Amino acid sequence: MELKPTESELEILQVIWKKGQCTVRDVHEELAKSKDAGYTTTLKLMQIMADKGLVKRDTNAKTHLYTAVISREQAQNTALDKILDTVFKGSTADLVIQALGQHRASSDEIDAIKKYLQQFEGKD
Amino acid sequence: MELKPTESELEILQVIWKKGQCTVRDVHEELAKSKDAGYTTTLKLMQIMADKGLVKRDTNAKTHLYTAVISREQAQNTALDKILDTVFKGSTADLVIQALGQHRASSDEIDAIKKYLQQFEGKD
DNA sequence: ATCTTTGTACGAAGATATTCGTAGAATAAG
DNA sequence: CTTATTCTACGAATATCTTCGTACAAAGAT
Repeated sequence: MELKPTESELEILQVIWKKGQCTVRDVHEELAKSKDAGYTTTLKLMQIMADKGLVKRDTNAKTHLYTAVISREQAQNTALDKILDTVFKGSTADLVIQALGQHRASSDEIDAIKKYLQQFEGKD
Repeated sequence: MELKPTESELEILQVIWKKGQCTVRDVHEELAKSKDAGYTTTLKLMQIMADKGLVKRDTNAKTHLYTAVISREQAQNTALDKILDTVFKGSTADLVIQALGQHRASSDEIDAIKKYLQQFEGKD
């Protein structure tokens, strides 16, 4: 089972993750804010995603309802695996440091990360 | 200037980043270890990359020499930006924590990260 | 000098992703 | 009932990425 969403599929998943169960129109109108694509384009993509198993579709009513099958976390891990492999030589530390260095995390974020790291205290 | 390498282009860049200046044959033989594609496929891709400005090509000798124009760091940041935007809702902290949680860093890596974080001490 | 190897150039096929038009069913409005 | 709106289905045109075959020039080997 291949679970790697394409670029456009990811845009759609973002909307579904954010809003939960969605109709095609829900997704399309959200996308329309930043992009302009035809309604049937979104429809087609969502149908393809249903075929691929990226989303589940409830076809009971006339207007179908879509929900995400793969979670944001899964997509995050897939994405991380990919870039670890392709640009970070597999080094999680490099990735983390690059992420922190380049994308200035807020103090709160830094704190959260420090806190998280404490669970590794005394393991070395 | 669009600097987002495709999947295959990244495989090639990985070799060039690792080895430095490369001929098509250098790259091809490295790729051949894990993959099997024809020599001319690699050639064509590298020619395209030269057109796009991803690599620079020295055509003085019969056998051309290629060097990376975009650095691994640039590619890392491009990749991070992209996944931050598409799956991490822009949250660097989420990304870091997910990366650490899922991809078990070694003690050395954890130490490196802690050390890195110390530079933010006293900023809050 | 001829044959073989090694290289680049390039067109085009194949694969995959994206976009949209049109058709027709179901519902809502007049 | 008739017309307009809203929806799904689906084929097909585009676009982009990947792969490879063929042509031909340069260099090396016999």
